[in-house]
Amino acid sequence: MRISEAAARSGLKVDTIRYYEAQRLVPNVVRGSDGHRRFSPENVDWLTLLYWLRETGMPMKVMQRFAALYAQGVATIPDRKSILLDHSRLLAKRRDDLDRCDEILARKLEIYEEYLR
Amino acid sequence: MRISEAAARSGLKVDTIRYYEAQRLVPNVVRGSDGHRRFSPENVDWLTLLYWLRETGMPMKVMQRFAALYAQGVATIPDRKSILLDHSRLLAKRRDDLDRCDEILARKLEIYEEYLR
DNA sequence: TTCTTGACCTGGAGTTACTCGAGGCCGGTA
DNA sequence: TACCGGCCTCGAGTAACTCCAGGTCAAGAA
Repeated sequence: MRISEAAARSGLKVDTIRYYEAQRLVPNVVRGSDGHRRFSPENVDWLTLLYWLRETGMPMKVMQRFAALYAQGVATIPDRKSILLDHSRLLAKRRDDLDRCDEILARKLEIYEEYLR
Repeated sequence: MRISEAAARSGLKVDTIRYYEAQRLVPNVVRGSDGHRRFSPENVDWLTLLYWLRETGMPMKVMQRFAALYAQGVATIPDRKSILLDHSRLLAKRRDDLDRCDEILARKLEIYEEYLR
């Protein structure tokens, strides 16, 4: 499929996909005879994963390492696993941050209510 | 107190505090006779709030508007309240994103396990 | 057939929110 | 008196996009 459809399916923007490819985050993107990119379903799954990793705060450098491992095949699965486990710990930390911020907002809003009475 | 202590208490870095002040995000910062910034406890509370808002994804522009309202006193509390309520909805969205990403990681890790068997 | 439209291409500039480095002042200590 | 650490400003650098200019090409309208 074409880049616009890959964007619609993965959640990434067209520009971001091109940027990611330039950063070597997306292996195996082929071109049609017109020079346009063609994305396989596997490409799109990969882009979708990148979308969620980035959306939840994985830095580019880590994604680059992750992509390089992915490009090397199944032998790198243990390394990839440890990257994802690390990220999963980051998610837990983010959730704590959200909770902490929620508390602070709740306190702040309550103080506002007092002023509004 | 001095900027380093304000940084330690708020969670922001020294550089970030200076940057925020330059962006008019921090009203009423006074200077001592040495030209150095002095932060009141109220300043630090404000910085702490900024820290959490930013950490959880509030854009600078919104923080600027929020700070401008804060500088104008209690009459702006309804507007400030609505900014915080909006942000609280953003937090909910982020939490959903984390959950979604968690699911995706879990699936991915399970597939890895199959390869490792 | 010619013209327009729309999706795609590349390369490069612009944006956001910091982050760091250079160079300088000042009060306290060895 | 010489050095040190903490503060200052200004300006450049960074991460991760995001947008724009200028160009190609295929398909449909006039």
